[in-house]
Amino acid sequence: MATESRKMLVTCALPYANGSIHLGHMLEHIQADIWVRFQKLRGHHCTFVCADDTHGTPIMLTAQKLGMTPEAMIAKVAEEHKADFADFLIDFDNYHSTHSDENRELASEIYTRLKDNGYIQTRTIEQLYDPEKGMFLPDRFVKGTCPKCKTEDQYGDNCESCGSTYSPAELIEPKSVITGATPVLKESEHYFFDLPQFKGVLEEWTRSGALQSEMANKLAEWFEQGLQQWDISRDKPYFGFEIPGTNGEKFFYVWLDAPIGYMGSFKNLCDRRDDLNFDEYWQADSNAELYHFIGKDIIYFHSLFWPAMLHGANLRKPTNVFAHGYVTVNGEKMSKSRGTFIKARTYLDNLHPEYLRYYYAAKLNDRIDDLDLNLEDFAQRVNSDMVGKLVNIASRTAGFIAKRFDGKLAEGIDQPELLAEFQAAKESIAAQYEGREFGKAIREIMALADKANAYIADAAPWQLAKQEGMEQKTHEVCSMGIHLFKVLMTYLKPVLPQMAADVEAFLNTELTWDSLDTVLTGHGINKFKALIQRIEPAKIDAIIEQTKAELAADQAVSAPALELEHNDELEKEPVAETISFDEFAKVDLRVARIAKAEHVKGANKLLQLTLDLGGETRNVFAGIKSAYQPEDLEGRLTVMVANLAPRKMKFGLSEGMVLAAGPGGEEIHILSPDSGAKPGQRIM
RNA sequence: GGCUAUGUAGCUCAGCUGGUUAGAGCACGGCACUCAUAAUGCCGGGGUCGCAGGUUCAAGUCCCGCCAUAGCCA
Repeated sequence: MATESRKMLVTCALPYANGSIHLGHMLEHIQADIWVRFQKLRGHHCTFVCADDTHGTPIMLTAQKLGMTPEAMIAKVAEEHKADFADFLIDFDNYHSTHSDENRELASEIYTRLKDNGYIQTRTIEQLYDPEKGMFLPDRFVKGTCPKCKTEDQYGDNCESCGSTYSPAELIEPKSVITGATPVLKESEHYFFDLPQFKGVLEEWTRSGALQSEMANKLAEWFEQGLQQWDISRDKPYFGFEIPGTNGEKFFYVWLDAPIGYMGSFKNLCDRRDDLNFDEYWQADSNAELYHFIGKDIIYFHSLFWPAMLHGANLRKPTNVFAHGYVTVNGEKMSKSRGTFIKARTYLDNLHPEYLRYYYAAKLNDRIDDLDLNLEDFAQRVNSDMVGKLVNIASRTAGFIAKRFDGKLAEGIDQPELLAEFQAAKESIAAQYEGREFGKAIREIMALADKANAYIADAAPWQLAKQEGMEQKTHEVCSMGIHLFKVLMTYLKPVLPQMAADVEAFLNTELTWDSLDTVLTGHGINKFKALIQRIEPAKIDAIIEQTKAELAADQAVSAPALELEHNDELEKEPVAETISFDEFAKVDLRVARIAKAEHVKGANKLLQLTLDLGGETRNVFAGIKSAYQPEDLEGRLTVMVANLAPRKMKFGLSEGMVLAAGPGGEEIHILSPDSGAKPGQRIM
């Protein structure tokens, strides 16, 4: 690698653990993932981390509504988020949580440093308080009539009708969104981060980096308006981290510990990796580069609070913050009722992730413009570019190589100057990727693909093949096509990692930036298989319909949203053949109380259970030793098959069986009836 | 309301510091080809560059106003 290897740390904004990942999130993650994969392809030491943002009032209240603890809820959401990103081929080095020990320690440490350095102040403020719920209400949790235009049912911070802004206390007839109670004003001491002290530092930081011009404009505007102190505390009850020294009364506002989550996730990774040193990346004089990919809605937090916090805590500031716009669908804001508020999972249920990766890449630039996902254009563009142009190059030449030339590429190159032109594009394409002008990179790559197809049409190997003595020429033309394809796929590897891997298997070689100049003369390749299918328009309709159906289901169930687990259990073991009721009724399931549970001498897997069926007892040997201790079972109610034929075992007679789920080992889960069931009751 | 962006062919977008008859891809029409996932190649039609003023020898490109869209106002 000609360029020097850089140390880089890249983050995406942390998705809030209050909902599902949708195609808006995916724009950012795909953008960052392409950039990171490009950096890695070029040989740089680039680390990519993210995490779920898990704190705050909305999470606390949603968990309550679902009847779960916040911890249980965010754990469930984290699994869903991770699966969504993994299936979109987002290659995080680590995906962590802000609700972690690392983050708690770092948040406390940074807060303490800020306090010691004189950047934290306290002052008493008045806020609306819900007397029924016993908590202070964030602005969005108060609704009432707009004091200016008298429109009813407006949020506590601004009016959607007339656009005026106000404080929730100014609302006419305010109501708590949570309980409907009339909130009262109540005083509380709050902690503030003294942002104005950082004006000079921030202005300098703004000028130092190559910040996007739109962002620089926005910052200049904010500087002109004057910086304000930032309220970083919230009163209990609050799901988050306690502020040290407040006896559990005060918590960090979620936006305080969220960006620190970048550090927490990285710290968590460093503890598992020998090649990463946490301090090397974060201390004030760090040589490593730090980049945050964010949406334009959170520029304020990342360009003012975050660098100021870091600086005030004697840490390094970000090298750059890359903001992008929003995703619109068919030219309009994503809308649930139009079926365009598309979840990542809904998309994945119907279409391959690389279609979207390609389309986003083809339209991304380095600016903050919104990006329109026009579904018709999406299908046409992807089909035309990926299948018609790109894959077609391999598809139309590979057959000759396989059938006529024993799967081996020629010893010579038909047009070295054309191949050289393709290879020479690497500088320009690399510069486009580096500068996040993915659209320009894609355009350049596709222009080359057009050139490759024109070359093949011009050379017409299908005609050469019919002519005497033109075997070698035919061979070289087709090999040339394969080489051009190889170069193009190398350029596209950051965007299409799965397809690139398939092409690597096909070409029997690894696609690297360094191997762009390598010519595979006499090289054996494998049989060509279709790399990707065209998008069927019906699939897009299915996504819209599914999205609408999800909305309807959400509304029907109202409170707890219908959320499917989306695991692969049904694939591993499909549902068995249908049986009649009579057949089912032959199985006599009974509630049983585990009266006694004990180890079996000489048995590796078995526990001996004495089951109480309400007077009568049964002796059962159950293979659950790997998952349960006898003392944990005694007294529990469970479910047994009571009319199973007794079976003689090495250790005695087993008179039935208890039911359990799971693959085995520690993953065995015996059933429990809901409370109230009595031993001996039949289960139907 | 204030501020910041955006507004270029049916669709999605390029057009750098103002300079010859405004470009690309897709879609559309014609022709050619048949190796290829009905893919590809060649040719072609199509735009008063949101609207209205101004600066300039010259403006899509700079300035002012208006309209529309998106976002920010901590």
